[in-house]
Amino acid sequence: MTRSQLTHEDKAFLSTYDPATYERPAVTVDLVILTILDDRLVLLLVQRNEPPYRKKWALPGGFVRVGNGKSSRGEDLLEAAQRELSEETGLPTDDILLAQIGAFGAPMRDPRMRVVSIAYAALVRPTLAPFIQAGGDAARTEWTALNDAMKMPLAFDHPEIASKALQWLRDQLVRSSIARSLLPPTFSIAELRRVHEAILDVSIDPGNFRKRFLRMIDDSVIEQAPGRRITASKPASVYRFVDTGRS
Amino acid sequence: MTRSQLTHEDKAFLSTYDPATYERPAVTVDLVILTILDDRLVLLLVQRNEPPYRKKWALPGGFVRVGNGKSSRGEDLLEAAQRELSEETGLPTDDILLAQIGAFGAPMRDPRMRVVSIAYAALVRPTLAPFIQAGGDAARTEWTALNDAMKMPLAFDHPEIASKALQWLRDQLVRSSIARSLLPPTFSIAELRRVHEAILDVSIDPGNFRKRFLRMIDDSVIEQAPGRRITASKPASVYRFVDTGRS
DNA sequence: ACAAAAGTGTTAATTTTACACCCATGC
DNA sequence: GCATGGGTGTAAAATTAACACTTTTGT
Repeated sequence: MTRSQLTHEDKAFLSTYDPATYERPAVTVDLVILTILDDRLVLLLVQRNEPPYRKKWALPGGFVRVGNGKSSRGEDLLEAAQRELSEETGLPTDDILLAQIGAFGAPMRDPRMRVVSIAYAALVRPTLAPFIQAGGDAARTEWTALNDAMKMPLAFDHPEIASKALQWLRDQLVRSSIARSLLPPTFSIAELRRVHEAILDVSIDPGNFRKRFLRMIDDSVIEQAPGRRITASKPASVYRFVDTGRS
Repeated sequence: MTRSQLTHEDKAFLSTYDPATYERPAVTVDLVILTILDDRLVLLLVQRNEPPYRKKWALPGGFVRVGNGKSSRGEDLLEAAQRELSEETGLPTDDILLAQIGAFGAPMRDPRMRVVSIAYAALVRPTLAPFIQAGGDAARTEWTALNDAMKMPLAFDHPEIASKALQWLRDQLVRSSIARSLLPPTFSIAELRRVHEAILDVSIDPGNFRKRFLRMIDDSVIEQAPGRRITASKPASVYRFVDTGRS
């Protein structure tokens, strides 16, 4: 909805409009940054330096910049998530999938004040994960297996957010080629299978998975790529997702 | 996260903490209130009385109550959605499914000020729909076919929100028994089929749908109910969703 | 030679899809 | 009677699932 679509009446109204000073919540973005390490689905936790929940592990996140609300309006929610992602990890955000997974606004979720947080999942290729460096005000950052993280006493309502992210990821896995964002540009059948196994936390018959995979090739979702992947035994062919124009 | 889980350090910190006066966005909830009328999926639109977008059709919605942010913290996001739902429709909210479908916070989505809106879908049984009465500050309210609505010049970014709601509903339909919320307590096979047809906007073979339906009976998702449904021709048996304890 | 992981094949069970047809009711 | 929509059956095709087997490599 751009300003140019407003009517004359709207513009006249706005020139005299003074936004009422309602009480407003703070708005933040929280990130569930995920990748696959050692065939396990892991997320990035930061250890808090400041109260509340000092020394507790938490999801990275921060305030959405809003400008002064009139002449400058600040950033979109996705932009805020991208900024936080790059602040916390030092990684370029253009190769990392960010998807909104929900809004969390329980009145007492932050003891300091009323905060509504928009949660995003970030899927990082494992090849990028080693380059992550602690940033911002975090004392330490650490990759933690999602299974373990959900049993930890994370700060705020972050266990709930992490759980929602896992739900979201599992849903996406069946319905789309989301695994693409958790793999190098080319990958073997077994590598894709292990991503599925890590996300769904099940083991999958290699033979049967292969058949599903070959069907994806029939459907032109995936195509063979040049080269082979060296493994502990027989080398495997590598494949890539067919580029559909969209980033 | 309740207050009792805070450490002593946290409590000491909080007693001296003065929430910084960051600029904050207004936070609202917007509702995509859906039901099935004449075998069509329809949503409730209200005609705006005030600028901006005066006379334009819009989704019902309103501000989340936040209290003063300290001693009183106001309502949860879902509570805000429930309150708006009952204000706008006059219906009791306890029989209406409300699910969060996303947060929308583009900087210029509201020309008056920076607003972040949490969108909820509300599924209303068609038996309740006739009792809806215009409430609040809306000039008129009207059920509109979702197909048509998405071609209308709705106010703000409401087309985007409506589209997200449809996506959400279609996803849920395959994965859960969400159709329950759009049907009377008991229903015929054909009635459930027509709900599916309306939501997916396809026609479904009655014989094949029946077989899927019977499988749901095998799985104890659905059971036969007493009575029959009078139709234009042969009367149909009626069924109900098995009560699984959860509302 | 052997272990390990890639890759292939077989079979039964289940599910999907298209379509033909019978049955009970209101008009 | 006959149109309408409920209800039933059949058969091909596609998918899933369990599992045995062969091939190619590194050590």
